[in-house]
Amino acid sequence: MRRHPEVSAPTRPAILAAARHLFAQRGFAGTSMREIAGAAGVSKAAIYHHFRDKDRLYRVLVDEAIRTLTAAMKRVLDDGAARVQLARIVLLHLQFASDHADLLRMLVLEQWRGGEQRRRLGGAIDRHREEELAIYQSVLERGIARGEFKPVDPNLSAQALSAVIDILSAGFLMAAPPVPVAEVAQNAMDVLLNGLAATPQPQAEIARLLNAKEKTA
Amino acid sequence: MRRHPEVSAPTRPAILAAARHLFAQRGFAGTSMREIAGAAGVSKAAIYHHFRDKDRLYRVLVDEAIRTLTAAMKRVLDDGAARVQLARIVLLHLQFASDHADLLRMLVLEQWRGGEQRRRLGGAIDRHREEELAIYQSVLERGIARGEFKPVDPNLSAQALSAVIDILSAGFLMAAPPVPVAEVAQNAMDVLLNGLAATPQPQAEIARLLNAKEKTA
DNA sequence: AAACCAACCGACCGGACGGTCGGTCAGCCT
DNA sequence: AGGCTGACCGACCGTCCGGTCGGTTGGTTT
Repeated sequence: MRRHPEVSAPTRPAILAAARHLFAQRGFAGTSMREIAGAAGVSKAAIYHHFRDKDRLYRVLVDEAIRTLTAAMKRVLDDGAARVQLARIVLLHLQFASDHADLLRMLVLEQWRGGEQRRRLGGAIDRHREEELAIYQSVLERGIARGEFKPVDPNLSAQALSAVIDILSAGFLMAAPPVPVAEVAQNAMDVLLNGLAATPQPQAEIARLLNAKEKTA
Repeated sequence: MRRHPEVSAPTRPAILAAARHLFAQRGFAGTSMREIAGAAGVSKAAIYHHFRDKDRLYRVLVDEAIRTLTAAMKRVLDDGAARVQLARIVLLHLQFASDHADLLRMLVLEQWRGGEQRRRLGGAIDRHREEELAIYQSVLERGIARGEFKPVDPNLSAQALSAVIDILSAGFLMAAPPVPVAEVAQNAMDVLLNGLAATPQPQAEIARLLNAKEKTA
């Protein structure tokens, strides 16, 4: 047993929780091992007893985030309508964001790091990203094949989709006045499925809009 | 004059350029003043001659990014159709992303920092964010008022909109195989305006989709 | 009871950090 | 000619970083 048998805080989980929060808040480089140790209520050496080094600790957390999220996502895919899959993905992400805000924030922060360091610790992120995009793409393709969705470009739309969901999820769910999940989901699905336009805009019209004035530089 | 009158690299701009790139690549905490000095080809003291401290240097760059972007955005608003405004905003952001990738990356990275440090250096970010959202919202409201857009929630949709545009812009425009701006813009506008669904999905149906299975935790 | 071990701590290390300081030197002003 | 100033450098400062090391302690094994 432990010297002080505090049932409430076994060391390893305490370290992970503190690190998760601090990494999410200040980023990898901005968080020191001392701070983590302090927040976890243990000595710095205790961290090194449980984790080889800072990179390893970080990677464990990133892996945790990835596993948790992808596991939930894969549970969504074996169903009929693509619209249902889409709705579930949106909901899942929003729920995930409010339940595991720190994990998601770490994931997004990590995505935005320079490629050089992104590869150094855990190229797992890139694999996860590809996996996620593949899922979106497959849902889109499925929807198109089943005639539920229009024949948009599945690749490009998957990226846009992941963008909406990522930021919808993490970005402003942790904003000062928290927005109710259901409301956000409803709105997002409405725009996603039905679009903004009151009347359908043909491709030619869209092209015309974009070419109207190109002098943006 | 300078001791070595190198016309090609006046010191201050060289410092700014180096810092811009490194901050965008490695983040604020992950970038050292020595690295910046090295990349700019000057001594560290030269940086402190031009900028009070690290925070100040960073803030100058963030302000530059904000000014550049918002100035361009405001040039877009005085026109008729909301669809045109929307198209221009999308295009503008995509162009901005490919022209000033580092600036945009800094902006996004900064947005994701913990509130504590976000306020410490340049609460300007939050003001910028609000400004940007206000612009989106006003475009949406205008479109709704003119009957171009359906009566979606302007507030929620503005946030989703900014998400798409942010990540569309920065996220994968700097990805390994660069996607052509025109193609991305066309796709994004199509989904935005017309939505994914092959046939219109009434609100009740969307609500049904979302409530179909809520066991996502 | 002796040996062992996981779990942890306090003290410490070399190096890198942000920042400062004294000095140098070219070009202007008088 | 001589003083002044903006621009810059090399050396340096105290601090904090990631990481190591030599204990100590309580529980388990033999």
